[in-house]
Amino acid sequence: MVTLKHLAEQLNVSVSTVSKALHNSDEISPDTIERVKALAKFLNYKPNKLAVSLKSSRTNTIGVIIPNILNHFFAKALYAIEMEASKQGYHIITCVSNELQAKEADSLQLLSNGSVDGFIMSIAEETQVANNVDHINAVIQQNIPTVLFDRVSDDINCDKVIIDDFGAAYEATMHLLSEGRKRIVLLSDIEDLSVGKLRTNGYLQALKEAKDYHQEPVMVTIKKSDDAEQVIDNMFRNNTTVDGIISIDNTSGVVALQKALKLNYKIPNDLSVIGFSDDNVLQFTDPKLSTISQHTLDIGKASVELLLKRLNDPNTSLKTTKTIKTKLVLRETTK
Amino acid sequence: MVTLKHLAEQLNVSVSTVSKALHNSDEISPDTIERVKALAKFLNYKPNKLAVSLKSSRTNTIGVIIPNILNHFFAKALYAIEMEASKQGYHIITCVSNELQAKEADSLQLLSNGSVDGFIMSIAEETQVANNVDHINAVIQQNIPTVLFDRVSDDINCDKVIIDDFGAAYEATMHLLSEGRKRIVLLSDIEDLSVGKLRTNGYLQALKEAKDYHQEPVMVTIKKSDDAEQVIDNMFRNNTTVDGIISIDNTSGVVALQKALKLNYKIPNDLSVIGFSDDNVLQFTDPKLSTISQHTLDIGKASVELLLKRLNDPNTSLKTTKTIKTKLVLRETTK
DNA sequence: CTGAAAGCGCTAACAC
DNA sequence: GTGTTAGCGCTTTCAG
Repeated sequence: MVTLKHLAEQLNVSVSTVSKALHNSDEISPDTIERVKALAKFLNYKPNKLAVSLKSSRTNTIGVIIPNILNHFFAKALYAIEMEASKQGYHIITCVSNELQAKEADSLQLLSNGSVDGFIMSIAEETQVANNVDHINAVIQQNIPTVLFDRVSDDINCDKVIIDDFGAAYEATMHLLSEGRKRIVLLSDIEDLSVGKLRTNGYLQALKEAKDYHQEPVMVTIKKSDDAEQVIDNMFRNNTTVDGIISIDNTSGVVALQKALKLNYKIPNDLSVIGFSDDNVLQFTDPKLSTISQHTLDIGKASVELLLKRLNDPNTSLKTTKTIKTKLVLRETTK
Repeated sequence: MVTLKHLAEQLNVSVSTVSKALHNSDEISPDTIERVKALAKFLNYKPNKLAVSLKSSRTNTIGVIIPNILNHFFAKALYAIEMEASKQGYHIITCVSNELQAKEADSLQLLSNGSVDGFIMSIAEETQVANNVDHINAVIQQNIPTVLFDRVSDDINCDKVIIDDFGAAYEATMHLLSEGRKRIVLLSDIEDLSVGKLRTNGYLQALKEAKDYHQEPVMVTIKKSDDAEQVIDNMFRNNTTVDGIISIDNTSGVVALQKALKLNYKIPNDLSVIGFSDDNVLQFTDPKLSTISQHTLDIGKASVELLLKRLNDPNTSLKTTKTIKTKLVLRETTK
């Protein structure tokens, strides 16, 4: 690795002269600047990031901790975060908590010693279930800027990026009601997550407000240990008159749609389906699934923006929560 | 941030004593060790990674550069890499090249200045098409250990992890032939990638060897700009007698399956389909797609192992190429 | 216009 | 058993 010292020796000048020259300091003669730069280029000199960071206490690196990268939502958010960060001259260090609190705490711990300037994270399921967020508050108390997205907690005081989960599910349910649906089932494999609860409440509220809807709400939950397809099969068996399905997670809407087709439901005549899936699954469904679009790219982008704002201006103590608008996209599985 | 200096001052000892104590040096009295550790724990002392790395020239960080994180194969590989790296005490810095050579070169450039101990990467499409791998060879010449996985190049001399692409496609095609299929179409959206070419050759070779197969091979390629569903629709229209499909990419097999069902093909009686998809799509298909399993987790794990081996023993100049076995998993779309 | 020196936080050879 | 010193590569004040 070629260092300032090497350049200095070759050119018979001091290290500090080289450093200044490379930064176009006007203390240095144009001639010297030129010579230094030429040699630097020739030897492919690159400043040692570690040394620069150590000196400046700025790493230009963001720690990103996500629960599960195989979940397309998080993969897409990560994609957006990486894009925006890279555009702003930042790198990202990625850790996957695998929904485990211990892994999450570990990663936080390991990176909060000068490795990153700040964190962008979404809370692990285990952490949300136990609602034990001390490890997250610990880094915030160390004044390491942190942005939470999607899965957040009221017990953490920091910048946040969320969607209007309640409203999105409410709107989708309202749409099904407006189609005249009489038996609307909610499907969820994220029952114990904050976003799952909010979406469920949106569904419940919509049903409650509907004057001419007299059924009890039906919420079918899929546990980690369950076979989703089996659960959904059972749902159809137990709810023979179902005419509307709202899935509040990534995948169950698609599975339900496939099962319904297999069971010869005419869609959307007999049955409407709305999912929370990303549009990447659309190529796998026919008819095309109607979905609530979460604008995942915007979520990632906004997270980076919020973090960088905080990094550049750490004093503003007021934390902001940014809500990204969702959009109900009606395709072929709704009337 | 609490440093060795802080601890030293509090305890009225020198910085080096503190450092040694924390490393259990037997130069230090048990008593002092205890006092130091107690205070360190109390103040939540964490060694500054940057300083340690600068000193030791070891970052314990791996740079991972993948073409596209929204591609499930790469997401899964990244997952495996993160898992294994983290198990071995390494962090990963992730960069996404977005299939662009410039972005790939940038990332390599930016991280090859002490930020990472080595690279694990899969080559961007643009890079493979142009077959311009100078930027990759540049880091290898700087003696930064690098492991290539999946998309590799003969023009790069480094450790590699691949699957037997040729053999996998060959085996799958052979299976279709053994079912007595007479018109086998190959579907691909990765025509210009090394792996795409190898898989295509496997298909061609199998057909060539089949004595009682007299059709010309039919290879349908889906370009970036194409609408995959449209192309596949056309394929069915133009090949009315198709009775076998092998998809050599992630998704086109699933799309073809859905289209075939829509067109009332009886599967697997009229038509067999084999895909290269990961099993995450299985929940979206019914009947379940038969696939070539790439053992993506093993690929990621092996990449990390190879890299760490090289890091711990940089002198062994012989580069190894590890081939991960694939497996043809017959499910419901084959006889 | 250029250089010497200090220091970011840490480690380790070498004193005492 | 403990402390001093030098140095990893860089930036930056301060002297010259």
